[in-house]
Amino acid sequence: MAGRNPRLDDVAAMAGVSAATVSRYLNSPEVVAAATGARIREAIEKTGYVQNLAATALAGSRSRLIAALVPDIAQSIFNDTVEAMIDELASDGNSVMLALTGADNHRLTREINMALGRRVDAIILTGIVSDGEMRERLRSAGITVIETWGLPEDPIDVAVGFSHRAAGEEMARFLRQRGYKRPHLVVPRSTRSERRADGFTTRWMHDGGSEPTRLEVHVPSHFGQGRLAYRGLGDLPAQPDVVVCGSDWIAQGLIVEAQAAGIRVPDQLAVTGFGNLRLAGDMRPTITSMDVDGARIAREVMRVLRARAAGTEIETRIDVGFRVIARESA
Amino acid sequence: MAGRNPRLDDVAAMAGVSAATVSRYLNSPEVVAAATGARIREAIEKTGYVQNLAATALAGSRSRLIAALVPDIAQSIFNDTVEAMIDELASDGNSVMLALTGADNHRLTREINMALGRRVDAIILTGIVSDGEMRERLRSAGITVIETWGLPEDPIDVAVGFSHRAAGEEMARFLRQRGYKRPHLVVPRSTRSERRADGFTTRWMHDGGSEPTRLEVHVPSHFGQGRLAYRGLGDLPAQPDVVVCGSDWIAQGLIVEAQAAGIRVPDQLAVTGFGNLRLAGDMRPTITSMDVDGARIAREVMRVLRARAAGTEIETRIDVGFRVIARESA
DNA sequence: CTGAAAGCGCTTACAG
DNA sequence: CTGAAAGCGCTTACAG
Repeated sequence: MAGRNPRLDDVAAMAGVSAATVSRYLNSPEVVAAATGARIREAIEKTGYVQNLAATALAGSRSRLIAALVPDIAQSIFNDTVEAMIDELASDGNSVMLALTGADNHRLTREINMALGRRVDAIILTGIVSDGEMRERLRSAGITVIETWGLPEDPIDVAVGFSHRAAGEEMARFLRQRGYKRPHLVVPRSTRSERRADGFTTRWMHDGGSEPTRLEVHVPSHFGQGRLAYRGLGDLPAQPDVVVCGSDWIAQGLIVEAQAAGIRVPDQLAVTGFGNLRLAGDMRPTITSMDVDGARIAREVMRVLRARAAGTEIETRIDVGFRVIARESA
Repeated sequence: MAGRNPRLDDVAAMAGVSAATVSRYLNSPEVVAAATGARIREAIEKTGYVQNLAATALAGSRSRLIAALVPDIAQSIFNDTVEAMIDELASDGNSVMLALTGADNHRLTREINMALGRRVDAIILTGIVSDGEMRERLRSAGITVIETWGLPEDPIDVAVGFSHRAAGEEMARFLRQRGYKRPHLVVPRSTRSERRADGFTTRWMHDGGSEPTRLEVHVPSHFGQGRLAYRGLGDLPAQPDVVVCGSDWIAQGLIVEAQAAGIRVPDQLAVTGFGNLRLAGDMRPTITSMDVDGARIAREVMRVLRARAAGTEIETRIDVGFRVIARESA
């Protein structure tokens, strides 16, 4: 252990074979003779050899490094998806470089450049790349680029997600059917939340409702905003009968504040969330939310990655859908 | 753009210098002549050159890759710290490999090996490495290893954190001073939570209190457990006057359930959390919690890393402390 | 099934 | 301030 790390050569010397054979054993054990393999295995054991993956990446065509770019992780609706993705990727022998791009994605360019420099096999995005030049650069970089959570018409490479507009429309349909009349929207300032809100509004008005009122809040959204949003209700011209929140955290905070004010949910005021986080089912009352299957997204991402590694064809737009989870709060 | 990525050689050729000079310009611009630097800059621009960091890592002594190993990120008390750390590291030109070790750290060994294979400059741990052999391996790996959140007597290399036992003792002191008589502890099954609970119990009994009752819950802890914990109160021989929760999420859930049962917090039942998450200050009532300065931990981690890069000395145990944040709930 | 050799794209003494 | 050359530790045709 003193001094330098053992190298492939050291293992080869001890096993009495060439470095090439050890390399083959490491990458496709089935191609080396069983007896040779056994000797190599023993030598690896004895030397405490750990493959230098930087060298492997440089010499080979794959780095087995995947970059995941997310706005934040302190309190992000993507966390479940990211966790599931990291788990899947790791079990497949990959390492994940996690980069934070900031709530408004202002560090996106820098982090994409960094990922490109590391020669990652793939970049997984949760934020939206709106810059046309950057989209082109990613396209011509020759690596897999997966946009998740959204489902753009013309993906950079592959997209795994759902239509946020359709999700908004679905929520409008659901609430109308339940008989609500005056929805109020609490909308985080992110492209996707806004798209859901627009979908909601379009559908709601199309079905004969009047335009829902709307409160915009900063991202990332959190519990405290729900409390503030509740208090903002007093300023509205007419009281809403249901508040459609951009996230479950906002919904939870709003319910807590309403209850503190002696308002019963959903009798006097109904509330819906988004994301179907664990707390939505645990809250009192339980929160009606919209479920996005993060584990499914993670699996589809893996499917794409494996297809690319194998050189097989894969769809470029994978819709994982969404569904309303009706609970007590609305 | 068609074909391969531009290399150092391409830039060198266009600028009319050698690859060595371009490399120098990239790593220490001040050492090349201003005019030469300008030509190189231009060539980089024109070729769209992006340094291959895998090659840089292999040839040089630093990879500028840092591994951060955390149990999970779906709902982790470490998230704020990890986010602050990633931000700090990225702004210093590093990339962060995030690895998930699982709630009970069962993937710790695998992920450490992976990090070692990537030849990371440093490994940042949040979980506890209890395996003696692994601790030895990390010690002799010749890289920086930073254990965070805890403060072991004999760190593998450097530790940045605080004494969980002392934190438990401090909470006992605080509650006794407030006049509470019968604390009940809700303890996640993690070494550190248990240490805090032990510290609490020791101190409480030392000050003349009788042994607090205790409920153990799974990790990672979450909102729903607080609700269950509240319901478990009915089974206790005597009703507690304060519930000491292992996390703010548990505290929040417990408060919601208590209120749903018509119990007023803190008048009829006081509650404390741990972690001082944002929601602690936003909840109704606001939650008395224990603050751990995640941003401070992140800064200290950076200080260690920079000291190591510069080859200067650094302490091996850095205590960032903790403090009780007294709010409405207790 | 295995080996010799070239190459991946950088960095870094060593000279000048 | 700059260049020629060796080396970082692997992989992968090419031969046999």
